[in-house]
Amino acid sequence: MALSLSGDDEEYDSESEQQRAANRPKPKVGTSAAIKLPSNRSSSGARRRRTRCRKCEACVRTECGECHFCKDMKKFGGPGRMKQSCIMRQCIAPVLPHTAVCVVCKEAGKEDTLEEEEEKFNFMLMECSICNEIVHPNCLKVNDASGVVNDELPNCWECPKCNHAGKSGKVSINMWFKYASNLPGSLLREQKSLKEEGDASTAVKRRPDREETPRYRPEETLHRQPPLLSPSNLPRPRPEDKLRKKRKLFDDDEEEDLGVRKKEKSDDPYYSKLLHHIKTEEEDEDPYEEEDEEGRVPHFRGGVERRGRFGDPEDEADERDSRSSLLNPSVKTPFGDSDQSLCSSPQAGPSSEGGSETQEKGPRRKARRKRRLPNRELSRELSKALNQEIQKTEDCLANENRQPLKVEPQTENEEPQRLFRNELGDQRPHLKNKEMNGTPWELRHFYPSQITPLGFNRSTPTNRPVPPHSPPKCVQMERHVIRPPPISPPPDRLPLKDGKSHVIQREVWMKIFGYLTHQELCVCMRVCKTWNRWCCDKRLWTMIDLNRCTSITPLMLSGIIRRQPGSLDLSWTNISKKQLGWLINRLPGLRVLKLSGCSWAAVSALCTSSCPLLRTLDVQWVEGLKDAQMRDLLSPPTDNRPGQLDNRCKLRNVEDLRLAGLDITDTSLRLISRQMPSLSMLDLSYCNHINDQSVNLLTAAGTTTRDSLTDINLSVCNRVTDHSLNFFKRCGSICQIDLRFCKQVTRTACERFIAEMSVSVPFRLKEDKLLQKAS
DNA sequence: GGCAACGTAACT
DNA sequence: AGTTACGTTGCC
Repeated sequence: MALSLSGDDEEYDSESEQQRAANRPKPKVGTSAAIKLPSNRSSSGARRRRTRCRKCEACVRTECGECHFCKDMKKFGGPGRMKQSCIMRQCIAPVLPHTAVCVVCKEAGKEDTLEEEEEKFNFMLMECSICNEIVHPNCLKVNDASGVVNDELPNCWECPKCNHAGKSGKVSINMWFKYASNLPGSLLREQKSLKEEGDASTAVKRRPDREETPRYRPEETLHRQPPLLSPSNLPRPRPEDKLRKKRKLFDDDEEEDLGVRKKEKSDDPYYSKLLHHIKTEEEDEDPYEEEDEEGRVPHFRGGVERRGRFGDPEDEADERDSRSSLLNPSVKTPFGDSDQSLCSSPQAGPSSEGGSETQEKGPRRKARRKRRLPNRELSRELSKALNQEIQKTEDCLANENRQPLKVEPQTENEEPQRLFRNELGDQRPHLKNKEMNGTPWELRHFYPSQITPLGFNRSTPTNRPVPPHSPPKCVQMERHVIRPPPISPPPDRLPLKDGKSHVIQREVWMKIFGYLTHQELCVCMRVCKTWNRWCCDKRLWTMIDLNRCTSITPLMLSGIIRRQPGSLDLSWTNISKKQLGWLINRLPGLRVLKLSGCSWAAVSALCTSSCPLLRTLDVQWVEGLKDAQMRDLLSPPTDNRPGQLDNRCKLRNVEDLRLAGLDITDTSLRLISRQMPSLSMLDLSYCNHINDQSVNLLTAAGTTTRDSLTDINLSVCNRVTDHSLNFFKRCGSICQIDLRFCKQVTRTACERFIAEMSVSVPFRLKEDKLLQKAS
């Protein structure tokens, strides 16, 4: 029952030339040619089509009915031409078809008949990702069967022949991108980016100023800090080297990355000591695990190895975690770990029914596992995330305005991005020489200390990272699924080597973890599967800060989704519209979103999404965000599907809006005053078009802002004069008025305001022209 | 490089 | 026989 190997591949070529219809792809060269290659072809065979595992969360889901591919389906009223599966149903672990047989013995996989793990491996079908041959490892007559098992894809390896021949598996790797690597958070990309980031340790050295901030940092406190910028906070240009690190996110050249990674893997004596006796859940030690083929020690975990279905899932995550932390200490999120989905999902299965975990241990002895494609990690994480996330998202979106997965292609919004794409060293030449909001670019970036009123919940303007050439493949992402979390809850106690459980309960650990920084958490995530899961608890990640993270990768996105933060800081990143839209739709509980310094092209994703719970929106210094864009932001969701009748302002629940540095005028303020009834804190600093009339609008009778505003920042608004203070007297709830560095506001006027208000509300001058309610 | 389209493998 | 959807193609 061999795969239908019609053997007509040769015919195809000739035939295809003749039969090709105009504007149509060659009829048969593609898959069929590939698939129909005789299976006895000794090498360079065609890769076999894989099929659904039917077990993974994606496979068992129903079609979303909303994605691009669903809409194409006849059942959803489409033409049915695309013939693609629902993007929410992209199989996590596609398996070899049942018809697949060993190229040598012509028999199917026989692992089910065996007990012994190693034997299972020897008798299961393995498809070489390079030559595409499918064999039973046992049927190979190679003594040193040093095939390299691909942990991410069931029944996939680099066969000993290819491995010995030193062939590159890249082509094959790319081929199954579709299965795993395109998933948000793909390690392939991450590695790439890491590579491009350069050596992590170097990066750390390069950026000593990026101190990690303590976790559980009360975000609100932070952004409410007084507007004093320490010298270290002064905006500064990024180091040239960083600027060069625009990533090509999706290159597949990961080998070197691995090399880098391996070098980076530090043997942290502290942690290994601390953890040396902690047993991982699933497995025993594997001496082979300790070294990769180059004899390098994979990472510090030493004996603390575990393996999931396709091997040790955590470690790569961890590596990534540590890496991302190392690379960007300010990033308190590992994101690396994030994707545990591919194979770790309890059900997501390696192909041949039962191959799963067993597949691992056996193979490993014979075929050393080399972490060529750590996507498995991603997948596993995704798997975890999916259940919760999708469910939540869907539940939430069901009640709100649900967006189709596919974000509409950018149109006019693309333009700004393109502008960024033309340079290496200087990311935004157009900005350099251009004024933004009337403030010279230089001024925005190099504030003389005397006139640096910034602060007060303001992200320091800095060079905006260059968006990736083409925004990271969110479209591709759409084809992939954030996989659901495993069904089994995390264990309550840590399993130890001796079979017992650690005395400390999970919740106690959680409290301890609560004292760790995100960076430290990432280290902990390397310890074992249990810790990995525990450390991903969203309570530990209520705020994820990617501020100034040069490149937002799919891996990060999946990591974010997995953690479901309430607060997300993407300021001064190169996040794209698609990425942001994708994120927002999957973070239904998001309360704080910081996008300062991002491009409008990206921020415009908010126009098509609904963030019902969003309380804080920071869009300061968003280039291109003017009145027209504000209108788009504040108008009802552009979701015209049936049932989407909510025509309320998308940001209606926002209480804290940060618009510093924008070229907005009264037009926007009028909208704000009407559409944002909950607005309490408004940052309009550095808005040079704001004037007394603007304040008048905000505080006019009949507006909601009049009563809701408690805190307004008008610092460095040079058109605001003393007169504005009179308007503020109408505000019933006002507690703080920041008029610092407003040239036309006098201290005398402030004192007069205090005097006049003293009857009802005592105010004081906290600083020059910074009025604060006294009590 | 992204995407629509399609042949046909794989499955029901 | 009918349906689903993988993997490839060529156009843009």
